[in-house]
Amino acid sequence: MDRDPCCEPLGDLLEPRLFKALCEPSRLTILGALAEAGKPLSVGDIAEQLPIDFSVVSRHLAILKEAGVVDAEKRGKAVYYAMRYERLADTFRAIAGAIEQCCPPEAGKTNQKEDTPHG
Amino acid sequence: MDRDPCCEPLGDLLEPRLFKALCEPSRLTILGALAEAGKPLSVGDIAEQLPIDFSVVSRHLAILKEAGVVDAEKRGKAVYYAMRYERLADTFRAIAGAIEQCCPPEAGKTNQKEDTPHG
DNA sequence: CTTATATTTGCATGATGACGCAAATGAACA
DNA sequence: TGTTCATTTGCGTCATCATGCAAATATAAG
Repeated sequence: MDRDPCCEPLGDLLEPRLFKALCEPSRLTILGALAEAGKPLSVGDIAEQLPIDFSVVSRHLAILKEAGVVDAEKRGKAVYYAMRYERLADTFRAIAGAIEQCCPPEAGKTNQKEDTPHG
Repeated sequence: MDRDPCCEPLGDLLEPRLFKALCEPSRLTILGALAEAGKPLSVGDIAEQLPIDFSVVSRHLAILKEAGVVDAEKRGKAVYYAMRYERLADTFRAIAGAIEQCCPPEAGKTNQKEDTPHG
């Protein structure tokens, strides 16, 4: 008795890795720099406008890359990281859809036979 | 020269608190239980189907509540927590929109005068 | 008012993670 | 090949956090 299996897609979409990548202020700052630039930036480019060591920036970017938030491309000596706009937008929109699919606030009434227990 | 200020809304939407709340596997499990139930659950309801202490569940729910992910309502001795479907869906959709607004992959070409540095 | 039930909070502990520095790796260039 | 520049990785440290247990708080019932 688990109601309709309408919440399954939500469980698949709610991956800790993505949120873990985005829960760190420094990483969000890095992402902001990437977004504001509007073009790929190297580790050094980003590090020189932040108060943290470039080794740390490198690690943060690796985490963002693992989470599918940014893309890495090596050109010459430098590695250029770029924000994956489309993928990110798609992911968040999919999560939004899955949440609504799981239990729409309006039509949700139909599912709640017992509603909430009354004290 | 920071390009158009099209990334500002994204910066406001990317709050660490929301992602921090969702980056913990235990919290996602709790959220999953809430979503699957389709109705408010008490701390005890959730704790009895998880391998963690109810004090921990209580703490997790407090974090989720602070992040605006769930709602709390006290009824009798118990506190019932409910998922905020609409708010969550709206938030994620807004983030998706802000990302596209910030730099659409297609129309984005127009913004990139220098494009990417060529090694 | 005392008891029973449900949740929250204080506290200690072990694990995870961010950070800086230094060393190692990789790539262009003389 | 050796040098230089950019990034990554090893390591130690400090902070944050998840967890369980026990005590405190809150509410319903006798």
